[in-house]
Amino acid sequence: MKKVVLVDGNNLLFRSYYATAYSGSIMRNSSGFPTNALYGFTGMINKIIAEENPEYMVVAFDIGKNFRKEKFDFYKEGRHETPDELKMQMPLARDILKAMGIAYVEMEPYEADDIIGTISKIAEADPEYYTLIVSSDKDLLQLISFETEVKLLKQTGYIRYNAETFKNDWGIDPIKIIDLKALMGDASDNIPGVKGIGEKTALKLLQEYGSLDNIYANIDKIKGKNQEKLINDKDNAYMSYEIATIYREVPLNVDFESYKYNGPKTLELQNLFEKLEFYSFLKNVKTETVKENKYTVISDLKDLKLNDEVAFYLECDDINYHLGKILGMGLTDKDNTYFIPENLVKDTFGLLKNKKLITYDLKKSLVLLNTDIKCDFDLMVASYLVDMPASLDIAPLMLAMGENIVGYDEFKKNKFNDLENIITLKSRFIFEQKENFQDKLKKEEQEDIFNKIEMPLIYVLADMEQNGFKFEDNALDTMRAEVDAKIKTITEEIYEMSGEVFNVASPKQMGIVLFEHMGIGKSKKINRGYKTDVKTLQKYVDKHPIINKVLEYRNLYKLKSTYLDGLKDFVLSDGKIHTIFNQTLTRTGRLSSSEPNLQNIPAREEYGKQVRMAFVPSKDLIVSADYSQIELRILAHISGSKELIQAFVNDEDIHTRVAADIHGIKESEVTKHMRSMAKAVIFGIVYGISGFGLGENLNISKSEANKFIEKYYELYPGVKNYMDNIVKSAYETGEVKTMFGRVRKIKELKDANYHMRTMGERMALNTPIQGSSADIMKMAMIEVYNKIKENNLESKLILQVHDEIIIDAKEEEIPVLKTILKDAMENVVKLSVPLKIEINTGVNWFDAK
DNA sequence: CGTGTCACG
DNA sequence: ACGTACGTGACACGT
Repeated sequence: MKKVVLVDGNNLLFRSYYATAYSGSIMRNSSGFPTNALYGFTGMINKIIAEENPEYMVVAFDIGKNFRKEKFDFYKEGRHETPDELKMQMPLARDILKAMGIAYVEMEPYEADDIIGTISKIAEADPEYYTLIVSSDKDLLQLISFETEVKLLKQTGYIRYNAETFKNDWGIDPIKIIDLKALMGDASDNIPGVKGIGEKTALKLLQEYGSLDNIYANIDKIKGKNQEKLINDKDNAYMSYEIATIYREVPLNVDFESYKYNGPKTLELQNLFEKLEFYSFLKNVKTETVKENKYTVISDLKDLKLNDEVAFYLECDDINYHLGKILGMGLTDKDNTYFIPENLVKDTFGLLKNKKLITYDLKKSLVLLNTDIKCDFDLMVASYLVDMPASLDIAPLMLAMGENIVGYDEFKKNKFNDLENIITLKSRFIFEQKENFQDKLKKEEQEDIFNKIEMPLIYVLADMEQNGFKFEDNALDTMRAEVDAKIKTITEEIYEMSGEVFNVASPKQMGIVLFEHMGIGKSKKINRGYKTDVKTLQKYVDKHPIINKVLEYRNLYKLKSTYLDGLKDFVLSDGKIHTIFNQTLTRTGRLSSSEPNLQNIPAREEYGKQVRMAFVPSKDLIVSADYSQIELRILAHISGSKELIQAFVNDEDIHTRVAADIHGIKESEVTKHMRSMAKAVIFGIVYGISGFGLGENLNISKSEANKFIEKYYELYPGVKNYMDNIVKSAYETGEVKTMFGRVRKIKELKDANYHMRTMGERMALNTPIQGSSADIMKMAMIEVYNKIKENNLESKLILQVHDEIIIDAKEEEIPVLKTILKDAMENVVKLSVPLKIEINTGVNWFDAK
């Protein structure tokens, strides 16, 4: 017996679409194309193949006109129009099937049901076949016979019916599904049935009388209301019978040989999954011809013969390369791949001096090798700029390109088993992808950002990371003792005031204690409890003294856990903290810092700020240079707002200026309060403000906040104009760019969900500002780095905090450093407003403010 | 491992 | 009627 699996394709697509679409936000690939239905569809098809192992398989689709609809115009009336976002996916479902090597059939004006009915009928006539139908549509149950089963999909799982199990369950023959539909109708297809008769009654009647005909033949025996209903709707019942009957004579050329399932066309399927970004499926697509990974293990460098262009890949035994050591290296050129054991790595670079080098994560290699090597193509950075995977681990990118490889975490867990093979696969991948990504950079117009900013910046960041920031933990001893003591007393006080002992650090328990046990007001309920963040708690400050204690506890606890206790674990044997700057992570082009994050060391509050006292120079002094109002200056520049530009040109205090304008007074009359209100408005603008948001922030009503915003727009029409235009163009192109051409795709703008779209609009507003600022800072860093080198200074760049550069400085170099910093940072680009920096020096980071 | 909270620009 | 300011990373809790 040969198994034929017939799948209701439309049913699968609709199910998959609506399974996720209800939430409002549907899955898309990075170019914004909706993929949710296809994802579910593909998953189901895979599952069917895995579970059923079919010899023949056909997926049937509805297409074009529908003969039932032609005859009965009410059929499927009132159904929502198929959403465009689902329609768009339908042709792709066919493409996926083609690539999977699965036949599909569609024929106007028939529905998928009819096609399935026709094929199963033909299969039934041949004793060689038996058929399995897959759908969640109960209509298809009428096709069950001794040769045909139905796998009826449920929300989770399925029920598999054959003739016997169906009869046991339903008490009627499968073919009587038609009679059942005739009686009960189908709201979703707008089939009327007999009004007032539902599934229960219909089944009872059929179990008793066997068929629709027989019910009407015995209509006298049926009592009461049901008889009345049946008589009234007899015409409808027979009409419904006709509609519900699957037509099994569709004029198809049924050729089972063409339905044979022989497995996927791997390459096509890979390409398709890449396009759709179905990485999880991609993993399971085995490459057609498993590439032989031929490589030579080098034990003597004399055996190394290399062409001009070489990809290298260094593997390290810790994802944090400051803590790890080199495990070995892969080298690939156009002819060969080599494995270089760890002991030969350094010497190998002697031979690579005049080669054109390519790698993935150059910064890591620079740090690991602790030497300068010239390399002008980092695949990680290239991938980042074209919105492809760019994590510290190369595996996700390889996976995205259809090369299945073990992820770093697992690789490490396996004690780097198969090291030579894995490393060389990586170096070969890098070599093979270089041209591809060069093309992508060109197509996306990211070459300038790549060559002029990101590639040179790698050397700067590697140097900064290696320099590190000297950390004197002892400087925090007093503070630590103080904080520990305070936490202890406050904890006791909280226990006292609440009358119970609980985990003060648990937001869940805190919510229950404050809002249930103590009855301090009603906080907004969230997932698992009450909201207890600062803003919420501050509303209840006057209600009970415990609130201030909780706030103080939180403050100190954070200080203790993250900074006082946390930082010292990152100090290496040289007494320094070496962070990792993530160059390929943020969506705006900023850097981020981790292990530890040195970009969020306390700065705003006087007390917490003292943590910075532990950050000391390894030379003489800390020099800090920060841009003043860089984002607002950029806003002035790109919006072209005359008023804003003028304010900066005149070197006015921008917040005071705005406050004076809003209130129509002189700058000298602006109070502190007015200034801080204006500041909040201005920041709000940069973030894509709402009246509500600003109101919350300033503790004023929404309408008052709206007045502020309107007034601002009135005063600075150029800003308003920019905001409207950037959002409009973002909708048109699906992306925004910084002043220097860095792109960010914003797929949220194509989302069906209003909330997602407004979020996309705010990203569109903010990214050119935040991103341009990041670009400027990066260019300035490169400039400063080069100048320090040119002048043979001993002072070193050690940190960047978005608008601030920190230098570990030699005292006698400070005058020249100041000149370099000012010159580089203020003149790195020419805007229609001046760029301005402030420089401070001190014996530690706290002092340099 | 996701969520809540809070540190920074 | 709904939700409500951009971009990050670390820690603790609790499932």
